[in-house]
Amino acid sequence: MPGLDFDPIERAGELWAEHIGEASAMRFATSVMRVQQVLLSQFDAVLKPHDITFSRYEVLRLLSFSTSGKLPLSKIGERLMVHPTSVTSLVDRLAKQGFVNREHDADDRRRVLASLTPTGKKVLDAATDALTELNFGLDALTVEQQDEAYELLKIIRKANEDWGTTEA
Amino acid sequence: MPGLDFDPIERAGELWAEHIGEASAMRFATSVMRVQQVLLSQFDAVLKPHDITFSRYEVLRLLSFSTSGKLPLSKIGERLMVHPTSVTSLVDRLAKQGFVNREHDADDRRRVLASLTPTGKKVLDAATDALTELNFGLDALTVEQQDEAYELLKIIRKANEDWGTTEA
DNA sequence: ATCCAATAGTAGGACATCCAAGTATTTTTG
DNA sequence: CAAAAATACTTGGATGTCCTACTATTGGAT
Repeated sequence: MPGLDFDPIERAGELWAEHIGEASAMRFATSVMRVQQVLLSQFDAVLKPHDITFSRYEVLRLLSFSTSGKLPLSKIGERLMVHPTSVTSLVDRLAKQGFVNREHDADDRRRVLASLTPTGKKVLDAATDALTELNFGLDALTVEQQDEAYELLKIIRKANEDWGTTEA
Repeated sequence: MPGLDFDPIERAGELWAEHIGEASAMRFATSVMRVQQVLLSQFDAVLKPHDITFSRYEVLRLLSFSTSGKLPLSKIGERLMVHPTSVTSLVDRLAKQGFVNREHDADDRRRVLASLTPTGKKVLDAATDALTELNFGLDALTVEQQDEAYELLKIIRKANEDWGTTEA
């Protein structure tokens, strides 16, 4: 039987420690990857009845939070930390679904502004309810633990520029 | 100017708190997504000269940790928490690159066993050195913070079955 | 004023991921 | 023992992501 007789994640940490001495970084990085997989999988499953993925949900959510109701695609990509081509793809799909409108910015005709349609707003609200009911799959953690983990992750995000872009 | 005048991530948390009361879960989930994006982006950049992605690196690493040196594809998918079709795709690419061998299991001809080639082992070691030098992009966190975050994330993974599969 | 650089978005291609469906093999069951 | 169920993997299709151009528009520099 070629089955594994150990936990490879823990074991990997040990091997790293023996050979390199960077067990904690490796363990942590691997954990982030796995938790992201778990969460994203849950989110997409919950959102599937609403015909959106978590990526597209994030676009809708971002639009709903903007004061003017409209955002240029570049801002969306900046906020969600995704490539400009990904934003084009996401907004295209959302537009085809009738969840967002696309219009050229009169002040800068290079720009394309996306905004929620009434239908998109309804989908967003329903999707948000679904995610809230799921509690984002985080019942295993207390609110205090969630906040604690959030603060730790925030340090990494800060160290990687995912933060101070509020000026633009 | 359609620019944002607030931090949408923090602001999102506030709105959630006002309307729903689940700010911590939403904030945490969003943070996990962003940190994963940041880390994965760094990893792939560092691994690019070695002609592998982080996904393929994880396959190589897993194989190197197995006692027999061989793992059926199903075990790989189970450990890395990816779909069987993803494993097929990854191992196919690694095989084309000459980094892994594929062979049918004599005991159970449904199974396909993957194992590292000498070349694959070299690539794995070089890639590991590169990731170690990067310190997994986690210089912003102390070792204690990394361990602390790891323990919190572990709770989520445990609650989602990414753990007790050691029996198989 | 006019060329040139920077910016915004899009098109095409590669990779990874999932799902649904299909094949092959093994195990279970009646 | 034969049919049904379970398991292991692959194929084809859809999404999302990134990268490398490429177009259009704007802003700066001489």
